[in-house]
Amino acid sequence: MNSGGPPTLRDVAHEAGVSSAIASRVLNADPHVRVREETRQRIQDAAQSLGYVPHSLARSLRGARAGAIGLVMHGLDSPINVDVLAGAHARCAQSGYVTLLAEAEDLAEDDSRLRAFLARGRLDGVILHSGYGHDDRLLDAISRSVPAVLVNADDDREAPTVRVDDAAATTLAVSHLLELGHREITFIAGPHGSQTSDRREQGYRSALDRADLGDRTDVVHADWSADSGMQAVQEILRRPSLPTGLIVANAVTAAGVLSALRDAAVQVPDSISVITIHDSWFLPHLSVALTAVRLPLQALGAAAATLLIDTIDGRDAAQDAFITDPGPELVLRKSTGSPPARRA
Amino acid sequence: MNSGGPPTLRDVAHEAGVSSAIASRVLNADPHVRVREETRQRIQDAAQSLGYVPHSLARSLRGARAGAIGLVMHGLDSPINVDVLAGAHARCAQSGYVTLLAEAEDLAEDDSRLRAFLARGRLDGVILHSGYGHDDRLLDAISRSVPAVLVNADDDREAPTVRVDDAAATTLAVSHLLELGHREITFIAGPHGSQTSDRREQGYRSALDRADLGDRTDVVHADWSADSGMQAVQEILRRPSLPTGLIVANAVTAAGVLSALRDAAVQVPDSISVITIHDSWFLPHLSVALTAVRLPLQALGAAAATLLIDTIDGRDAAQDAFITDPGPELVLRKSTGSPPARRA
DNA sequence: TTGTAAGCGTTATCAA
DNA sequence: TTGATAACGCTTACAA
Repeated sequence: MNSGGPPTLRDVAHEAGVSSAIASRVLNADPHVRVREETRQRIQDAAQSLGYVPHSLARSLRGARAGAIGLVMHGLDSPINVDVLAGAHARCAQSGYVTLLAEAEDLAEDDSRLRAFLARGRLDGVILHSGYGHDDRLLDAISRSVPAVLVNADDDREAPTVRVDDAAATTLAVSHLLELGHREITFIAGPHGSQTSDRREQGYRSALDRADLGDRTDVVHADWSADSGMQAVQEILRRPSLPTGLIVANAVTAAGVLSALRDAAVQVPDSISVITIHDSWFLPHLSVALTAVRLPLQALGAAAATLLIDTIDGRDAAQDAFITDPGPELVLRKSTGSPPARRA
Repeated sequence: MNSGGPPTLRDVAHEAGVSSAIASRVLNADPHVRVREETRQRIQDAAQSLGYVPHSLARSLRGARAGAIGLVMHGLDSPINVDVLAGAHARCAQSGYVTLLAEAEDLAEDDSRLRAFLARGRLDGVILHSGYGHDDRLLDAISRSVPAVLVNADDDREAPTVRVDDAAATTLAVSHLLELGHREITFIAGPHGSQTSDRREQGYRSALDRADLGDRTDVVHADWSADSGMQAVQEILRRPSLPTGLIVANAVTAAGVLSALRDAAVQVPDSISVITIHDSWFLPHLSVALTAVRLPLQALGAAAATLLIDTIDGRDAAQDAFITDPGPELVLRKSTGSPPARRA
C-alpha cells in the first residue's frame, strides 16, 4: 500500500497492474472506453479488496461539480419551515446531492460564516428560504458565487423563485367562513415586511372585495410566533365589538390565538371561528382541533430543489414556479362553525 | 485575469507582483512569516480588488481538513429532534465548520447515499443522532471513515456518546406525581428497542421501587408519534380500572395522549394527571397546558459537537458525556394535580 | 524577505 | 486497449 492513508486510485491501479488512467475510467464506468473484460475484473477486484473509496474533493477539484447543495433556511424552530427543509433535502438526496445546512440569520450577520459557506468549490448551488425581503445582500453574495433558487420570495428578485399560492390559500379560508355566514372576518397577519404574509393578506382582501365586503377588512399583525398570536387576540379583545371569524396566517401563531381565546373564555367556534393557513401534526391536539388550509410545503421544498438541480445540470429550467399540485386544500376540524346569532 | 473563471491565488499573486507562495502565507496570516508591510498591503489590495475567494476544495485537498461536519439525524418531523439538530448546528457554525445534513434512515437503506455522504475528504467527523440501536452497521461504516460521536445511544457502542440524564428525568416526574399523592402511575414508553425509552423506563421503575411501589409498575409502549399516544390511551381506557397518573416518554406522544383523554371525556388533571418528558413550544397550547420535565436538548446537540470538534482538532476529549447542566427541570403547567379521592 | 517546486487524488488529453 | 502526463488551486519545505 502507500503511506498509511486510505488507498488511492493509484494504489488500486498498482495493485491491478494497470495505470491510474484506466482504473479511473473503469471505476467510473466511462462508456467511451473499451477494456478487456479481464482487466476490468482485475481493477474492480483490486478496488474491492483494498476498500477503495474515491476522494470526493480531488474529484470535484478536477471536474467542476461539488455534488453538494446549500440549504439556507430560517426559523427552524417552526415545523412549517422544517417541512420545506425536509422536502428540499429529500429531493437533493434523491438526485445524489448532499446538502449543507445554514441559517439565513447567521450568514447575514456573520461574514466569516458566509464566506466559509460559500467557499469556492464547495457548493453547486443554493436554495434560499427567504420571505422577509431583508436579505438582498445575502442573495447578492450567494448568487454572485453559485446559482440560487428562492423559496417564498416575491418575484421581483434576482433569482428564480418557487412559491405556493398564498393568495389562493387565504381566499379559500375566506370563502369557507363566508359560506358559514360570517361577515366580520379579521386577518391575523405575519410580521410587517414579510412577503409571504403580504400575499396572504392580499388574498384575504380581494376575497372580501369580491363579496362586496371590502370595507370590512381588518388586519392585525403578529410575527409568526405563538406568543404574538396571543397578543394579537388580546388586542382584538380590547375592542368594543368582536369579529366572528379569524383567519390566522400561520399555524404556530394560531396555536397562540386559540390559547388566548381559551384564557379569555371565548368559545371556539360558538363565539368565534378560527381557521389557519398551514396544516401540521399538532393542529388536532390544540385546545380546539384547528381547521386549516393545507399548503404543499414539502412539495415546495422539493420543487425548489428540482429547479436548482435542473439549472446546475444545464437543463433549461430557471423559471419562477408556482406549486399548484396539490393546491390549497381545506382541512375541516372543529374550530369553525356558523357565526353566533346577531344581536339586534 | 486568467481564463474567465473566478480569480485564483495565482491571479492575486500576479496582480500584486509576488509569488503565489507569499500570497498564500499573507492571506492566511501565517505567523511564521515576516513580510514587508508594503508587500502585505499590495497582496491584500489585489485580493480585495479581484474579489478573491479561496478554493476550499483545493485547500482541503492539500491540507487535511474539510472544515465540515456531518449531522446524521432521524425523525426531523419531531420538534424534539430538531432541537438537538439546532444545538449541534449552532456549535459547529460557531467553530467555523459547515454542516452536512443527512437522515439516518436514508443512509442506512441506500448504500449509494451513504457513500456520497462519506466520500473521502468531504467530512472531518460525524454526529450520529441515534437511539434505536438498529444502526450498528451505519455506525460501523461511518466510524471506519471519520471520527464519530453518538447522541442518545447506550454507552456500549463503539464511539463516544453524549446523553442527557433520561433516568433522572422520569425519576423527577415520578417524584412530582408521588408528592401529589398518586400511587397508580402508568408509564407510556417509546417504541421497543429504543435505548432512550429504556433508560426512561428504568428511571420510572427505580423511582417506584424506592417508594416501595415496585409492584405497581405499569408500562405501555407507544412509538414517539402523537397517534401512538392516542392508541396507548385507548388501550388503557379499556381496562377495568384507570391509573391516576400518566408519565409520557415524549412530548409529541403526550399531545396524542391528551387528545385521546379529551375525546373520552376524561378530565385532566381532575380524573388523571399527565406529565411528559421534554418541554417544547407547543405544550402550553394543547387541550390542557401540559406539565413537563425539561431536558436540555440544544445543549445536548452542542455538547456532541464540542466533543467531536475537540477530537478532530486533536485535543484529547472523546469521553462519554452526560449533560447535567442544566439538569432535568420541572415545568409546571395545568395537567397535574392531586389524584381523585379514592372510591372506598 | 521572497521565490521555486513538489505534491494532494482525480480526470482528460493525448500518444502508443 | 492502455499508458504517460498535464492540469485543477492550494500549501509548504526548501532554496535563494
